[in-house]
Amino acid sequence: MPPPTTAGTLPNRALHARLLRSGALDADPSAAAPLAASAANSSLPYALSLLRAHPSTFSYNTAIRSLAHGPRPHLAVALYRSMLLGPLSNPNNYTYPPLLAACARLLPASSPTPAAAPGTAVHASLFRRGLDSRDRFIGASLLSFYAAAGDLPAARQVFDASPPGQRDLPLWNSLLHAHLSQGFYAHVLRLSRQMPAADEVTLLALVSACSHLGALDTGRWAHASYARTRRSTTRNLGTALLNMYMRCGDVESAWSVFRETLDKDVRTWSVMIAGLATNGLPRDALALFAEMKNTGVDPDSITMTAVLSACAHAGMVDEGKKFLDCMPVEYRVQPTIEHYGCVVDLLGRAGQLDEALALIKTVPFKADVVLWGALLVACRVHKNVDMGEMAAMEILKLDPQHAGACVFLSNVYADAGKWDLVQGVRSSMKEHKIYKPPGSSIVELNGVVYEFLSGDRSHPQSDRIYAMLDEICKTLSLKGHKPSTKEVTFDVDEEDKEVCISQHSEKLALALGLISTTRGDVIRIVKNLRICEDCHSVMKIVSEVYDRVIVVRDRNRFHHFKNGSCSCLDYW
DNA sequence: TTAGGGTTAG
Repeated sequence: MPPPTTAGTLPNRALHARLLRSGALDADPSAAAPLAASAANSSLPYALSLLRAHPSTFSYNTAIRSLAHGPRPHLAVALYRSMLLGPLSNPNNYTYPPLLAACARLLPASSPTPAAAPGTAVHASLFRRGLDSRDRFIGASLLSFYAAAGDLPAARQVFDASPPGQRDLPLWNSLLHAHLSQGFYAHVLRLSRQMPAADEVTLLALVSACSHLGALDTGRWAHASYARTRRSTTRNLGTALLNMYMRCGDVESAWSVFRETLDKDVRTWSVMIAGLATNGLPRDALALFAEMKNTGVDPDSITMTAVLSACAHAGMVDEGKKFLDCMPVEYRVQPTIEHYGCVVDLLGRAGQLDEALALIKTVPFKADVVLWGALLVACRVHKNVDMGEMAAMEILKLDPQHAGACVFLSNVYADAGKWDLVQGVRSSMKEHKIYKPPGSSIVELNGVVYEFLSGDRSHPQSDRIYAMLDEICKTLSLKGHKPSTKEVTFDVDEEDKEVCISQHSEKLALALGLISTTRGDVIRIVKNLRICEDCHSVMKIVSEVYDRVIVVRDRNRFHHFKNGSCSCLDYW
């Protein structure tokens, strides 16, 4: 019998004694399983001695499972090792799914591959036993583990190695999620088309991929196909759908999903509030926040970020500051550095740069790149060169690779004609291999996604697109628009600079959009970088002259161009 | 014999 234990909470000794007295443990050692499982997390030495006295594969598996979902998952791996030592407890196909889940939980949240060692060792171990492709549960667990480790090729390999008969819906969904979590959104769309069936989990991944891509038509199609088969929208799918509509700039559809989603939780509300704030409807966002409080849902940290961002977008400086001050008491949400970032943005937009700087200096955290970055944007918009230079320097101290700060400095120096300093920034960027990713824009027309780079001529209708651009230019000059080439010096890449500003990717996307739509239509463009000043003013004029609503999602926010003005109120 | 895999939104 196992020695008495001294550590941890007390195991169920009464049960243990009963099992021993009745001889149940001798007749069937797996009778120890419930006891081993419950003891594993409270007193592992006790569980271990119990398992050693009455070894069975079943009991070990049960205890490993219990540890895998407990507070110290690494102990599941330890128990597995001791399981391998006993002759009467050989692992079987039930051993590995919980064990691999434990390995996935051991991975640090942020860093990918390196910490994958225990999981790959487990993979090797089950490979040696010939168990790796026999069982669909093991396959799915392995795939999920590699996905969690950020090793997409390995995840893919597990899928490819699994016999087609084992590729059931959960395995496919694991594969989708693996691509989603690594940012391969177009692959998610492609894979989902190859799937023999789809369920809610599939649609969640698909809709989420559409949000990232801004692929509204595909997202709508997914929504419609779901609506055909189900009665009501579940909370999770509803939240994912309205996030998708918001991130595609379709506020109306987001509202209708929001209304029909029953049983809304804090995430549902937060997504809606944040979406309204970033889509140029900050006052609606704040009104919705008030409604949320009335329904008794408590805001969390994310909700407060959305609320503060709404204040910033609405220029409601005093309200924003008040929310920041009262949130720990009134909403029991402790302000984080993100919240301070929103308020720096709020002050910066309002032109209160000194106060924004003062706030950065008093935040109870070490100021980060985001905080200084918010100030940098404000300095750029309000043309405060000295403070902007200081902010850029602070950013480069924290992140010497920060392209935005380099570009800002180079631009400031170029404006001032300090070419030696410009050269200095440029060569330092070259030395550190800092580059601005090439600008690209996506426009989705009739369900087909087109991508443009700057100066792109790869589109089959390229001639018509450039003819349209010419026409736009003529219209603009009639309207008195002068191209703002100021930001050309922002371009880091020499080649980029030579590409005329009139061929920026978002302008090409716009031209194709104009050719393919008629008056009153909506043109939706997704840009990977921040929209440049010239493109921004061109979009405004085009929205009026050609009578289109143009929705541009850039790196940070939405621009809804309509009747000659933009929802961002020219601050971005 | 008993038990095991996928889940999304800010």
